[in-house]
Amino acid sequence: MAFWLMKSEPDVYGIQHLQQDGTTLWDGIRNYQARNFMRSMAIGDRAFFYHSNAKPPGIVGMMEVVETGLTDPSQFDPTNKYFDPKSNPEQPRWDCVRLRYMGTFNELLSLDALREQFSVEELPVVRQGNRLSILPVPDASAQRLLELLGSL
DNA sequence: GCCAACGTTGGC
DNA sequence: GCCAACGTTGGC
Repeated sequence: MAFWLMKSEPDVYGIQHLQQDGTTLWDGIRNYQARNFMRSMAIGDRAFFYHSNAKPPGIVGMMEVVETGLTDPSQFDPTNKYFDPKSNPEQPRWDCVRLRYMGTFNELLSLDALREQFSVEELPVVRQGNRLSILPVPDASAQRLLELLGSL
């Protein structure tokens, strides 16, 4: 089982939305590196839910990967913000995974706090200017994060 | 609102 | 294939 960190803006889709929905399709990823990370996800993997563009930004909850290798439907919908005219239904360019809400931590673990605790190698999200919305979390860092965050 | 850190696009 | 221009993400 691997660990990941996935960003979303709370105003657009925050942990509260996921809590209400139960599960969600993580669609709209239009960055090849992030897409490739999604492709390497396996059912049962865990993901830290990170609020980006928030005050403050940081980790707020936990998710579980429940379905992989799904085609992102938004790429074929001309009315969708993430419509990709270059994508072909026979060979879809973008895929996504389905995630299940596991819980919300008692307190947000801010990016500032993460930077105090982790190096860029230990937790790539702390790198300045990191725009990747999906990042791997090494096992050792995931265990330390879970200790810092406490129970769900 | 600004800026850093990219990725993408298009001219050549 | 290079690179300038442009767009986007996301922190501050």
